[in-house]
Amino acid sequence: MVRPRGKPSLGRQRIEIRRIEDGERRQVTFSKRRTGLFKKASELSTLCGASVAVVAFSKAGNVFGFGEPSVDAVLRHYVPLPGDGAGAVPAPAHVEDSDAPGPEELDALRRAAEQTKAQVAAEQERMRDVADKITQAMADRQFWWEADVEALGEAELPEFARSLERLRDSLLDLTSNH
Amino acid sequence: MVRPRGKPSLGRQRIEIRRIEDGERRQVTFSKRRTGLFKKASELSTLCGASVAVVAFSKAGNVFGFGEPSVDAVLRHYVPLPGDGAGAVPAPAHVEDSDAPGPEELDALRRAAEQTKAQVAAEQERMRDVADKITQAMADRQFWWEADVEALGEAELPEFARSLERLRDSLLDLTSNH
DNA sequence: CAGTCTATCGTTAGCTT
DNA sequence: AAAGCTAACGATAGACT
Repeated sequence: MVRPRGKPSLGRQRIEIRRIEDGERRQVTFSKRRTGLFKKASELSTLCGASVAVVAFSKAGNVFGFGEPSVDAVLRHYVPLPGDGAGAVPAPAHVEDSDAPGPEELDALRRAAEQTKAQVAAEQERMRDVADKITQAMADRQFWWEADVEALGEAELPEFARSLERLRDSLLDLTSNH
Repeated sequence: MVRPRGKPSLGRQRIEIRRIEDGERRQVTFSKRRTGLFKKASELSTLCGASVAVVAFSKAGNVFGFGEPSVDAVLRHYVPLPGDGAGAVPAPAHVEDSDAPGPEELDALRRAAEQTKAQVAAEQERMRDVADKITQAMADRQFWWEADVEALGEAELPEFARSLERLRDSLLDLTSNH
């Protein structure tokens, strides 16, 4: 398709940092920049091994959050936990325990389970995308799920294999649908 | 001031998004990127009229926060029940409250779905990037999960491994709960 | 250790599909 | 409306102060 010599895209234009009045453009910008902000947070976490949490409320009332290892985990170290019987407690801000299950951490994990369930659905969809590419790449090969799973290592295999079965089902469902 | 001919500054160099081992560089990067992250959050807030909060814990144990209108204000809105300290997904169980019937609580629950969706979407983008490399690495391998480490790249592999771990854990949690 | 400088890399505004 | 495109803009790695 030939691009008529009129507008080869002006590229990014400078904008002033003040409220965008146009509701549509504001929504698009919110979406794009929110993604960028989360990415930056992720990179900061990865590069520096830091715990980072970002929470954003759009004017529409939607809430978006990103956290490493999770929003909850990070906020628990920040929030003084008011109303916990005692008065306001200065934030302890201990940081290095990401895997030390405390009493409150345990509670957080329980609620995290609920969140995880919701995540599974999306996660499977994501894997479907990967599976699609895999299928294409292995068009003339043995199906990967029929492989000798013991080659993986016997220790963590059983659980992992079950996960793979799930993926297989997803894949089969996908391939039989077109 | 004369600049000796040797090094007119190489300018910004590309770096991989993986933990910076050099402690000194890591600290400098944390400082710089934290500033940048806060600026991005500020711009998002101004441009889109959104409430944004960012909290970052450095490995050194220092806490940094940015919030519009303030970190506490945003977090108070994010955390439905201050006493309970409930996070993104409030426990379905009944919680006694002294003054509020809790339309916010219900609101938070509804928003939780959107939040999770956004978080997964962020990971999905990274996943897609990794998926391409995996597909290629798989080309002459029997099993995709045994993809050659060298071919994958040291940066992509841990990312992929973590994705798989999350998936596995998610699936295990799901299957053991029904 | 925070601020400056510069070349370069990454992000994104405005369009299009 | 979500995704892709392009070019300009903004962020920042590395070196220095």
